Amino acid sequence: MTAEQEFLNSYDKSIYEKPSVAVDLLVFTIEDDRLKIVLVERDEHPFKNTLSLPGVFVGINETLDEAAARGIAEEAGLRDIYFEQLYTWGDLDRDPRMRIISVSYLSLTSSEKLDITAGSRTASVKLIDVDKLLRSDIPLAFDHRKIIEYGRERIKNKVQYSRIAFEFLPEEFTLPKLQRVYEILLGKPLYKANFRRKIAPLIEETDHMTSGDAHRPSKFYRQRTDSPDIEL
Amino acid sequence: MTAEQEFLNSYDKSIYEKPSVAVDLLVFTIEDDRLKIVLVERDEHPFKNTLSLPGVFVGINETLDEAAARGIAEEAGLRDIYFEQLYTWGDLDRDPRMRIISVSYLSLTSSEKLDITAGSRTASVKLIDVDKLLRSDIPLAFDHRKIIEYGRERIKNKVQYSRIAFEFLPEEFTLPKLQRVYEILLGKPLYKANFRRKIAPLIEETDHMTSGDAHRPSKFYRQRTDSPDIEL
DNA sequence: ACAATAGTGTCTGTGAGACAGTATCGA
DNA sequence: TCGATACTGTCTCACAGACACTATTGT
Repeated sequence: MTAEQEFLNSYDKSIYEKPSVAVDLLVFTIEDDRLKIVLVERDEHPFKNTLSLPGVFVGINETLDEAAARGIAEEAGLRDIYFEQLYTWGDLDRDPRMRIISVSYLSLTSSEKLDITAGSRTASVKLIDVDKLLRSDIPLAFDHRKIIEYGRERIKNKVQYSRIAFEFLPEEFTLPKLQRVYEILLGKPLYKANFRRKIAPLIEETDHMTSGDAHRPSKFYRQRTDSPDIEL
Repeated sequence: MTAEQEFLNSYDKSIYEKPSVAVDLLVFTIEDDRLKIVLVERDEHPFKNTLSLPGVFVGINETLDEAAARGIAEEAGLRDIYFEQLYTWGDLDRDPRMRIISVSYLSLTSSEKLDITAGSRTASVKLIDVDKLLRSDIPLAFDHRKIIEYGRERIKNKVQYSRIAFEFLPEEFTLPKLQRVYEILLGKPLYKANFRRKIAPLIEETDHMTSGDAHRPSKFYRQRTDSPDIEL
């Protein structure tokens, strides 16, 4: 078999029997001191009335990142939020209807930006407490439980050497708020003094503070844009 | 539009315009104290006579991991070696012929196992010094330079918190050999005493040593299978 | 004896962890 | 003054980095 023939052969095979490609979206936020994820309740079979990750098929003239951004906009009404590719799932029986390869994306946003009612499928979109969901045995569509577990782990790991925690907060925030975010993502309490030491090089003061609370006010900070070297 | 119609619509669209899905393989090994990668010289257009990553299309009845394992076996003649998914590349113009989404896999092996002449495409398969390649401006096919850079970074990171370094050695090895592997992967020298301290909990002695060298012999070790907790 | 590499002992500084203490608001 | 939360000072211990030293082979 010549190389040319070999190529045409494999090319043809791929034309006639291609899997479908979709992106599944893990949109995380923090609300009421809990890490939550955007899920939709399916209104069709298979897995009718079961919770599932929002997802879209990847268009033939659309990159994966573009498909992810589109999906986030359509399902959660969000633009310009942080996202990164998570993992690609390719088991044969993921979807009983047909072969679908799913590229999952991890996306993080502050609860201020997230407006669930802004998406197109308002009614079926829910914000679910992730850690509670994963401890429970509530059924999830397809292999989405495994995917969510994987995403949850990625967050827990990445918090420790990157700045993803900041994505859960608005531009300006107090240190107690930031510490709460870290504690929620890591799932354990942190010491105030130590936390502030480690985080100090990553942030800078603003000129205003909280007010109105029945206790000492708290300075607002923002992320430093310069010299982003040291990490938590 | 009803939910049913909406599903059929997106389903049909995905049927008629699906991208192809391939896996690209980054098979790394260490030879002559250098980190090397398996590349093939393309014998067809596009990028004829240019170095590229070995890859295969994903069969419709094949998982991604299976496709990766098959590709590694076909191109490098290897079975049962370490591999993990790296990243999925989905730009529109990756391949000028058609839309191909590529799931890249990182694979590591000892040079003893790697026998380039065992693959099916013997003639065109080459072992290339990665760091030298990336410093050079030797052209690579498609977006493979970017993919190799990404893989190289993954190795550099993962060496520090996992045991992937061991994959480059046979089951039994001396500590000087292991230290060389770490130094090559990290791209910097390490202190003997410190290295041994850190690595100690991960390994166990065997009952034999090197011999025949004109210097003090060196104990053989193997990886500990129990209590794999502490990392480098 | 010497070259060459394997392997060990130990000092020092940095930084995480732990905890106690002080500061500043509203009521 | 008190409750509540923000913020700071400092001790300790583990450990990474650095370097000097000893050990064991073949020639």
